[in-house]
Amino acid sequence: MNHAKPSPVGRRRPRQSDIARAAGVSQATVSLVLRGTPEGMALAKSTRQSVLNAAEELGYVPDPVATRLAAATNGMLGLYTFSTTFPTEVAHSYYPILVGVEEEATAQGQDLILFTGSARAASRADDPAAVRRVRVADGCLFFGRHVPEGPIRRLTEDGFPFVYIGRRDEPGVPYVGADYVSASAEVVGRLAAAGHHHLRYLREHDQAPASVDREEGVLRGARAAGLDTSAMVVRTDGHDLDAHLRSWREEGVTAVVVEQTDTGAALAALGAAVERAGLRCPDDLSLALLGAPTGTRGTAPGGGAVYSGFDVPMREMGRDAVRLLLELISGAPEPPTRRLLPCEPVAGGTIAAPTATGPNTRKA
Amino acid sequence: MNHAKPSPVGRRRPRQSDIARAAGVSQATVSLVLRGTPEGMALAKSTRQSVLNAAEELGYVPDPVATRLAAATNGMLGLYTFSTTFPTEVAHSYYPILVGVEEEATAQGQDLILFTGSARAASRADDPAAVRRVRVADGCLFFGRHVPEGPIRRLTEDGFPFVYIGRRDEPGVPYVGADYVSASAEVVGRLAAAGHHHLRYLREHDQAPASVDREEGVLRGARAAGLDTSAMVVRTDGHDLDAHLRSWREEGVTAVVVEQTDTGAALAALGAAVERAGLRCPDDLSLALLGAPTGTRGTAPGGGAVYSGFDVPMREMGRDAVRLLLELISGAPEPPTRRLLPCEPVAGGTIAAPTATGPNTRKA
DNA sequence: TCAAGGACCTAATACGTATTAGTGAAACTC
DNA sequence: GAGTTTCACTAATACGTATTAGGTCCTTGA
Repeated sequence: MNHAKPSPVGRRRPRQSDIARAAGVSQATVSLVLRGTPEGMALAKSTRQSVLNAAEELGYVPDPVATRLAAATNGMLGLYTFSTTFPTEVAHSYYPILVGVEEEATAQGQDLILFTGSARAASRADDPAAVRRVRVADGCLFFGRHVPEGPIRRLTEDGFPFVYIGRRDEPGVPYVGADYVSASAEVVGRLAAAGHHHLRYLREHDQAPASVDREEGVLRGARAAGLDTSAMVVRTDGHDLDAHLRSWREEGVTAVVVEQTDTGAALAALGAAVERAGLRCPDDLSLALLGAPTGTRGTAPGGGAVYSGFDVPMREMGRDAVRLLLELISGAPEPPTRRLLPCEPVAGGTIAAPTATGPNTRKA
Repeated sequence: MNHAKPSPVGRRRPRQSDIARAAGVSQATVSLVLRGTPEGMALAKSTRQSVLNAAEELGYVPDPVATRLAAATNGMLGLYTFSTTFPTEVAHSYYPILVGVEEEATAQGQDLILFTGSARAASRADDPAAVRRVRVADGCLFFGRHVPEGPIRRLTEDGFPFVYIGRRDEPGVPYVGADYVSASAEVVGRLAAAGHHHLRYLREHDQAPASVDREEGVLRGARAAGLDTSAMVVRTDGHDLDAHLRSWREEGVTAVVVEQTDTGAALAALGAAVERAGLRCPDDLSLALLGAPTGTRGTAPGGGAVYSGFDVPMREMGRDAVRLLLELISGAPEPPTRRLLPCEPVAGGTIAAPTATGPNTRKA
């Protein structure tokens, strides 16, 4: 199809060679004028000027694709998610990340490539090509709970600049995450201070860092408050909550802590179960939510109360990730390249002192 | 920097020439096998197989940049706005467009380039390079109230596929817009049917198609209902509304129609003026809003009532625009390439029959 | 046996820019 | 005035893939 265009030269968009002809210099000179000369190389002012004039005259604009192929940069950052859906939906808890990334990219004059199509392809077949695609950009941001290690490792090996949004275990992978550990510990501390000594922590089955960190924080906070942590952590997919709730009540549990997931399913399931059990929150049971994105915090069952817990600064994570990525691209990252942002405690209305009625009074 | 890599061949990502060497064929053959042969060209099964094997072995993945440079497509669609801010903010009324575009792009396996950075650059200096940049993609979507004609015309001349989201006057420009004319006429008809015979239509000063169409619809609806349209249209920047409101009341105006703008400023200004004037809506004054994006409709001053009027199917416009763009890229657009989508009437709670109290009763 | 035709593949080139090695000329050095 | 610098620029090549115009060799048919 290339050769199908005999290119009526007047109608073609101008390239450097056109400028070169018009200014009576070589294409290389045009590139040097337009792109800037390397250290210590001189160009006559007159030459520079006539090239600039010709470029202006012809309405020249560099072709970003060619620019990129010739190993320069193209001012584009990629954004790739391993979730099946891209978080353009407002309801999606990852959405603030997108907002933050976009804000900072705009501020930095970078365009953004949303790898939505290839992400989808990758989810159907486990196609490494999909991830490899991000190389059109100068660098790429990744996020999502679950990450295929292979493609990422490959990018690392190739020296392709990227930043993960969320903490990662793999050594050497730059990331911007949230300090779930401290924040979770603080929440548990708050519960303990309110008088709760028997609590449960509800988490998902998988081993995503976001879950691991929250559990660690919960346990750390519990131990710091002198609580018994032996039966504290409960893994659930949300289907057995009614039974759980019943037994916890009998065991004297007065507070439940839940982790926020990207869909918010765990919390929703718990809320529903609490309502079914006819429990009032926080009167009969205190609840705490570990990490909703700022501003998307839901309200507790039965009342208009906002969930107590902490907020995750997703938007700021997005912004910071863009900054870090640009530093990596420019080759001089300001350390650290693995960053954890503090989370904002939220007082909310779902934590209260345990009441003296019902099984809650039982001590043991 | 290109030549700085003596390429320790093991560590470089494989290209077609590597496969060629491994399979004992030429690079061209590799391309033919991988990309598919043109009509009527044959390849030995054994050759094909060994190329495929080698490709698999080496973990080959085509370089999207080179692919694009070689004049093929790259599965990327651009999204460019002429607004100064990209509508990632939920509050932004254009936001649903972004959602729609993203949805459909994902569904069609296309990646999305948000030209946020270059858009910003363009707003600072009127840089044609910024728009030209969209050519990295196979095609591009544009939107925004105000459009520099030059760059767009240039793209048309170059035969670059693009679709405008919103109606355009320029002949030949493909677009997906909303049928503001019919929808606006319907709203005025509704007001007339409720007994309003003196109304005002508030619009902005500029001549964006979105405003022009609404005005045409308002006038058409008014004439169909036999209303006097002579003083109906009022252009305002929102600063003189208090005075306007007062005189309208004296003239017996019982209803005001406002157009929705991307920021919602006009509506907000009117709402504030109505409150300052101590008027109740719809008791003292009926209000109608022409075209908020679905689901973002605000509530009227003083009460929880939703504005009456119509909704703009922005999300669907986004989706349809992606479809149209893909048709254009494939070269066989299903006509028409200029499309208007119907708007959804919204009953709302800000239209009521004019009351018999106050100046409203005056007939003339 | 020779030409015609087909099957299968390769050489060459294009896409548009970036970069480096090098060239010719002028200016300077001693 | 031969050697050295400096200046100002160009030739050549690389980036990785797509495409087309042939080129070989092998069958066929007459």
